[in-house]
Order: sequence, then C-alpha cells, then structure tokens
Amino acid sequence: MRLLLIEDERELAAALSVALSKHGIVTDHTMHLADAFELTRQNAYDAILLDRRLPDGEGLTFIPKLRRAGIDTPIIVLTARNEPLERVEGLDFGADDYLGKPFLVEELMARVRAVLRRPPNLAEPDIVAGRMMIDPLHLNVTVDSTPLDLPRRELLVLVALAKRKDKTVLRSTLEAAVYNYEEEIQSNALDAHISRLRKRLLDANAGVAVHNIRGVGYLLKEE
Amino acid sequence: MRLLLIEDERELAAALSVALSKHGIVTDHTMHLADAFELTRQNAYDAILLDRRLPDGEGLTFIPKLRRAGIDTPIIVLTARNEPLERVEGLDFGADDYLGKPFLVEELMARVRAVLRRPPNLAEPDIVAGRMMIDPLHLNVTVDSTPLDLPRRELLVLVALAKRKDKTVLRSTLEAAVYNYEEEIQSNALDAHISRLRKRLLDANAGVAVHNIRGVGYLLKEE
DNA sequence: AGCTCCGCAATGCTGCTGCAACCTTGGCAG
DNA sequence: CTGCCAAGGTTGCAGCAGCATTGCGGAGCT
Repeated sequence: MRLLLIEDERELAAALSVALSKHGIVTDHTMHLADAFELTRQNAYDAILLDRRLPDGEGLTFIPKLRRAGIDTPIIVLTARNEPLERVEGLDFGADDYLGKPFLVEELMARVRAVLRRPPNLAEPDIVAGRMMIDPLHLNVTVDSTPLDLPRRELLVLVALAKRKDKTVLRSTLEAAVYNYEEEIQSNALDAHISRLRKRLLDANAGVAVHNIRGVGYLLKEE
Repeated sequence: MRLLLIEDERELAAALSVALSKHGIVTDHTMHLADAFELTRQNAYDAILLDRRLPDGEGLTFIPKLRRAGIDTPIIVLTARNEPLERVEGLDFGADDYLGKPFLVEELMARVRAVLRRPPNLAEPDIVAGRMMIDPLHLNVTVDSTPLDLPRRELLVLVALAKRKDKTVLRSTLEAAVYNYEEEIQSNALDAHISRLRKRLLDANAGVAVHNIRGVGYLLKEE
C-alpha cells in the first residue's frame, strides 16, 4: 500500500512515515501542494493524507483540484482544526474522512482501512439488443438512449424476452412473466400483447424483432 | 436518501429522525439487531447508523454479519464509547465511520455525505436537466441559477426522478424515497405530490417534464 | 394568528387490456 | 399440388384500472 502524505511539520511527517512503514505502508512525503499534485499524476496512491495548514495555502482547496483532474483517491484530512463545524467543512470539500490531531497511529490506520473498503455494485446488468438498452431491474427501455414508453404488460413481455435474447422463451414462461397465478386468461391476450409490442418496436425502429416458434414460444432477435 | 437507524434510545432516535427528515432523509428505525438484519434484506439503504450498546447485544457484531450476507451498505457507528482505541475497534469491525455522542446533526450529515461519496459512488455530481441544476447530496435546486424553493416531499420526488433522468423510476422506488415504512399512505398522496411538482416546474419554467408510465412509474425528461 | 405543507378523498379522464371476431401462415396428408 | 386445420396475427370495442387535478381540513412552523 502506498500513501501520499502532505504535511509541513517535518517531525510529525517523519514519525508517521516510520509508524506507517511498520504496517507495510510506503509513504511519499511532500510539504507543498504544487508538488503534491505532480506526485498524484505520476503515482497511483491508495490514499492521501492531507494537512489543512500548509505553506502554500489551505489544504482543503487541493481536494476539488484533484477531483477535477479525475483523481478519485480517498483523502483523509489530518489537522489540529478539529471543531465540529470545521470537520463538516472538510468533509463537504470532498474529503473522505477527517481526523483531528493529535491522534493514535492505530486510529489513522483503521480509518485508512475503512476508507479503502469499497461497496461493490450489485446491479443487474443492462441488456443491449439492437438499438435498445434494457434495464431489467428498473424496467427501463431506451432506443438510441431516448426513453421508450411501453404499457406495463408489453413491457413485461419485452423484458422477459430480452433476458433470454436469441433463445426461445416458452409461451408458458411468458404468461408467468406477465400474469400472476390469480389472473387467468381465457383468450389470446398474450398474442395481442405480442402484436402490439411488435408494432411499437417497429415504430420506434428498435432494431429487434420478435419471432414466433410455432407450438413452443417466442424469441427476440436483432435484425 | 434512505437510512436505517439502529438505536435503542427512543427519544434520541425520534429526534434524529426528525432532524434528518429536514435534510430530506427518510429514516427507518429499529431497536433490535434481529429486525435490522431483516430490514436490510428488504430495503436498499444508502447508509446505516449503528449504536454500539443495544438490548440484544454489541452493535459492532452486526457489521460482520451484514458483510457476510453480501451487504456492503456503508455503516456509521454512533456511540458514547468514544475513546481512540474504541474507535479503532469499531472501524476494524468494518464500520466506515465512527462518530462519538454527543454530535451535531450537521456533522452527521457531512459524514453521511462523505461516506456516500466513496468509490465507486464517487462524488455525486450535480444533475443538469433542462434549465435546472440539482445537487442531489445537498438537495439544492436552481433554475437558471436562481434557487428553487420546493416543499420537502416534492423535492424528494424531484431528486429521485432527476437521479435517473430519462429513465423510468418505479412507483415503489419513489414511495421509498419519500416515505419510511412507518408512514403508510392510504391514498394517492404520491400522485398529488407529482401533480403539484409539475405545476411548480411549469411555473418556474424549468424546462423539464414529468411523464407517467402507466402501471410502472414516472420519468423525468427535458422538453 | 397566519402561513405552508401534506394527507385525504371526490371527480373526471385517458388509454391499457381482455375479449372476440376475423385474417394469415405453416405444416401435413392425400 | 391442393386442401384443410390448427396456431398465430391483427384489430375494434367496451370496461375499468390507474392517473391528474383540486378543494378541504389538520398539523406544524414562524
């Protein structure tokens, strides 16, 4: 792990470097914001430790600058200015955490570890088919990134088909996707939905077609 | 934004809920870890506020349990046990942040925002839609850079829609964005908010329109 | 007290949806 | 090749679920 320490008190910086090294952490140190920016461009740091009071300005201003440059490295602000409202200020500048001096190295380490833990995405991936993009979780359909407004039943049919693009979907599966077991249908309602869906996909120039597999079910294919 | 508050002091919990609601945050509250686990399975919270001392055990033990279940929601520990070593312990249990009681609601808000900014959420950028600019973290809305003053519930609806501009937002998602599970609505309250929001957007000449998708939800589009 | 916000409910309206009637297509047997 | 039938396709229609709008009164805030 590699950290960047931006801190103007030499002794503190030295002590921190030693302490962190015992945790297997490599620390780059600078006293100036200008240098710091250059360093972040040349190295991929796991986190940045930032003092507020620095010879060439308020440390917080460094954060937006970094973010604007597209660098998302977590930042922990270390400072003697530890009043609640100052902490609010620091966090709202974009800092990931804020730690008042003096502090235990143990606590700093814990906060670094906490900052590095990342929440992963558990989103269901979008489905691409023809010009369409389908978000099955939010029932969202776009054609060439303009939203497509579909009635609920047609939408459910489409999503069920899209989830198994290029593969046949049994008629019974489609019925299950659109109707719950309480709603029994005594007619060709499903066929009607397919028909209307086809028309809408055609009008929207969606780049896909719904094929019928006689006696089995349906299938969504790019055309 | 939706939080889960796990806290056994009724008064504190109630006060917090009220305070947070003024920041546009919907809060679900429970006093028991067992309930909390169930709630996290049923709802997608943006963050969890966790007390350490709870009737059915040490709150920290909840964190690994949650992580093992694959739930990575950021957790902020709220506690009177605020010695440095206790903070280390909390963070190493997997908490994302640790805040000693008593605290300012302002600081809690700032820490929540900071936690939500962490990768891969990155900084939640301002949303531009029509003439509007929306800061989803601070719930600021401007039209042509003059601030737009909206009632709380309408504001929450708007932000929820704006976060998914040009994409459908499920009705249930909107309800979750505006109400917590204790506030049951037995009428078309949400529809009423939409209607009033539309009127306000029109009056303000915001350059956006709220479309309905029958049986599914709503969608915010530039016009 | 005056104000806004908000939930509720009554009203009117839109267009989805199931149905059924009718048309088209594909498979198969003679 | 032709005729037949079943499966699927299309479309008008009526009913109604879902949505939009608005006034009212209570609650909360200044």
